[in-house]
Amino acid sequence: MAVKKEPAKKSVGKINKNQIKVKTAPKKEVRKEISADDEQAKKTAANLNLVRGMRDIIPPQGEIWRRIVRNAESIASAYGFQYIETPIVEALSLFVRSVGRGTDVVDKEMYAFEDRDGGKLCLRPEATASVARAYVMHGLQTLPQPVKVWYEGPMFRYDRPQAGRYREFHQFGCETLGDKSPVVDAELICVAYNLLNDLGLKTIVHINSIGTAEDREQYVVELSGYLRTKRAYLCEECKKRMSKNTLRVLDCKNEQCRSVIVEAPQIIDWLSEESKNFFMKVLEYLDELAIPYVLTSTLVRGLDYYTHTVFEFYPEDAEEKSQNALGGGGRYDALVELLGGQSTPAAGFSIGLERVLSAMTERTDKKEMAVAGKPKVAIFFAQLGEQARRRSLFLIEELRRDGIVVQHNLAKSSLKAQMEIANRDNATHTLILGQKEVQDGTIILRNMESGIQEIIDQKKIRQNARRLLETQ
RNA sequence: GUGGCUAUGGUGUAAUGGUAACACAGAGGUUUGUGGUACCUUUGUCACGGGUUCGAUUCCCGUUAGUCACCCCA
Repeated sequence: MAVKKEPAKKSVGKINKNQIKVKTAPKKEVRKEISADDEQAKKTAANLNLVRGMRDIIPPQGEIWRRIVRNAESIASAYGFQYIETPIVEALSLFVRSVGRGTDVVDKEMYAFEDRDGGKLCLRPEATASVARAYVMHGLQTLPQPVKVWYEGPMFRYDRPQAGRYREFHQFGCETLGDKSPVVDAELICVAYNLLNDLGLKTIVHINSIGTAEDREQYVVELSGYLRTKRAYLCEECKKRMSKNTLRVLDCKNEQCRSVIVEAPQIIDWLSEESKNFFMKVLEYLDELAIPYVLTSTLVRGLDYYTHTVFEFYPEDAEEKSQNALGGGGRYDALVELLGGQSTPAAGFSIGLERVLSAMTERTDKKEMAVAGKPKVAIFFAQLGEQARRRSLFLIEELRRDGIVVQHNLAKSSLKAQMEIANRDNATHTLILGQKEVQDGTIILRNMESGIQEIIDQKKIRQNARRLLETQ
């Protein structure tokens, strides 16, 4: 023992000396700066603020957050989707080309900025365009088709924040590229539906078809013809939209506009036979999968690249808040070609993690959340006295190496304080190592529910621990 | 981007033109061998800046942030 102690002490001494040297070295001037900084710090500390529209995800919600992502990940890979990661920063032009000028996402919500050499960049507002870009750039059309990928990460839109809408938000999404079958659409909806369902969110799918570009051209002519006759009844916004992005008039929530829209020609009636058949197939498959959906003829979505199937996910209840679309997606058969690749059919969806999280927490009370967020502790390790503390380090490491997780707080010295923690964290058992046990080579195992304690040999901790974990 | 509302400790809430009360949570303790009870101590320049006032957390203005509706979407 004595031999062990000495070198340890020496090295500690050395470190201290060095630290002192570093600390005393700065003299008057630096000190002034520091104290000025202190005053500044005092002022700014009160002012600590997140950048607008950004937010922290902290425990216990962080645990739920991770669970959402893990859940999504495991479902996606069960369906054969593989992970893809693309940069958060992209060329501005990528989204202008794909998402489209005239869409709100591009026109007013871009988190755009200039590089040092004046290159026009932006933080990605969504991931589909990036995935399509990666597909083209890396020649993924040479892989066995379809290419199925999933992604997860932050997206940015410079919009005015409110509940459920942040400037930095996170999406989980899946994309299937290189397959034009309507089964693909159904499968994607199914994946999203399942992963929401698994999190306890009863979801309903709003679905529509906007056909091909040609279908739409015809329909838009028809629609604007109709709208022109009702122009007087439309709101100002819609009048603007008529020329800019006619389809979006269908989305308007204004009551007057609604009454006009109800009478408007429906896009479904203007689809080609082929497009209609495609859509019917998708719906048949959804029926087969027993996924509840509502045909929503006014659903058009705000990104230009969509063709054929478009859909959004809503919680089954709660109509009141408007920021409650949990996710959405659709088919985008023309996007890859638009970005310079071969003509490649594709479809995808994305889920808003913040929306999912808030939908989940709305449905669980705080106590449940706290429990859900707490680390699951089966065994707590308590120690008493310096010798026991030292021995604990060794024993805990040994357990951990064996895959047995024990919670502890070796910084505490009173047994009482440690028992309180064990209790607070819902430990079912506590291992107690005191002076006496160190000497005897034993340890106390306490059942926290019954209060029954047994003294066991330190060598048998692992066996006992494993037995406990198995019976959990 | 447009309009409305709000801003008190970690959280949820009080009161007041003379510097703040309560509950819960956190930390420490009630003589370092035992938890779920009890008690004590402790945790705030009342978002920031300016104005009115002898005096402002309280009234007014601005900023910032949040929130609701719109816009749009995740």
